[in-house]
Amino acid sequence: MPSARPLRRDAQRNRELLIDAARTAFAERGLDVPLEEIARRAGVSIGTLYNRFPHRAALIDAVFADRITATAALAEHVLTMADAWEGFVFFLEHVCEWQAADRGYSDLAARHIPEATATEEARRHGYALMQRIVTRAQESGALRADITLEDLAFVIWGQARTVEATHDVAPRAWRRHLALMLDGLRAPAAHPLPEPPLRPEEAARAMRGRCD
Amino acid sequence: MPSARPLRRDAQRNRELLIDAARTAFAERGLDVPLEEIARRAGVSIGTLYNRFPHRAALIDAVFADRITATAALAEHVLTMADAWEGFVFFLEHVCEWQAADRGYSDLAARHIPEATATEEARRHGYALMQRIVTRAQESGALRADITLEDLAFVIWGQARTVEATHDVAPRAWRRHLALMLDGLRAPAAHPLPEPPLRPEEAARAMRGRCD
DNA sequence: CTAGAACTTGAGGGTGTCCTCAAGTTAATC
DNA sequence: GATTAACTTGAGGACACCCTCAAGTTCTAG
Repeated sequence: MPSARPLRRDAQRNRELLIDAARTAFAERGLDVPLEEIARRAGVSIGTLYNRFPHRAALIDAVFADRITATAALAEHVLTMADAWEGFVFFLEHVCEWQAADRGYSDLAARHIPEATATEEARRHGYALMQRIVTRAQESGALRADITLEDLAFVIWGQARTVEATHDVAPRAWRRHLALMLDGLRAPAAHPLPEPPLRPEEAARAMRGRCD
Repeated sequence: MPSARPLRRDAQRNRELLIDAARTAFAERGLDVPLEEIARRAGVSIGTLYNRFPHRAALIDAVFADRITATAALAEHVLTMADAWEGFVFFLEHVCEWQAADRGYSDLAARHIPEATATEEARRHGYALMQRIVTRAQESGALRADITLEDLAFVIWGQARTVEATHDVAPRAWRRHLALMLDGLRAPAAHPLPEPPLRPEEAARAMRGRCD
């Protein structure tokens, strides 16, 4: 839906400068980077930032909506791969790689931003596809049968922490942690789990808790 | 080492009130809780807090040094258990339980606080014991041979994130994540790991990065 | 009981971030 | 080129947290 009035040329230009600046700032310093730093990097005043994006979530939406859509596209691609387990691993590896390359993306994995509507919409779509990746890998017999989509949230949260901690010191270290985790997710490794899985709305509330 | 002069009675009392207040405040809100909140909970002024504890790390030290010593004691106990793998699991479960019960303890797992000298000293001792727990479990054949003490840091960092996220929503959910992780740590589950382990000083730097 | 050292207090200065708005500037239109 | 709506600007108020210090209070030793 193109907005009622198009932006004036200079405003449009500033909007793009801001999105570029926000992209790199979020990537380097996470979603909590000061908005004034984004304005400075874009070479505009803080007032202009607020003119274009009334709140942080609007900026996050502008930067990340397509990133999350790309994650969904990755998921779609994975569903076409011949080996379901390989697809499952391929998907997790790529998501973690993106986490490692972009601290903002990594933050998004652990937080809902309710006002970032396009991002959240894309996320919802991505979850549906991830559910299919999980189910397919389970049906193939390679992924343990007792885990759920919500359990993947654990994996991704934990992975995000490892990525953050080791990013500057050993940028590829997360691969080792992921490999350990994957060994625990293989069907032959499965021992009975001590707790029932999170219900979907519990997982949602867990993310909403850290919402902003 | 008793200090040169003992504190005046009222000062001693305030010191204890502050430690008690800090203990619960750290537990509920983590190590970054505002110092003014601790003073308020203790019923003393912010000035008094600074008189007793010149910086946050001194307060952390007063609250957590014995907590970390208790962790080391747990480790010692585990080394006397008959089954090395059971001991390894027992240790991790208890550490995670403490993480779940105390957000400050959980923060400490991911951060060095160089000025908190007693805490850091106790930590160092704890690490040495953990190394023995790992080695013993590996020698028993139950724990995969290719992991190191530093890899446990991944496990504990990731676990901390899960504990935080699910604490209010499903306080026992972390047990499920830990169980998945443990299944990846059993020797029969092992597939070759893609990266070399962190060197100890890399792990130390990873923690120093998030230091304060 | 008194003197003085030890202690407490909270107002206030410093910093960093958020967000607003009145005044000035610029692009689009005729 | 003039008009006006759209836009930019940055100073500044609000807030939260840090930490200090001069003035007032309380403990303790003699």
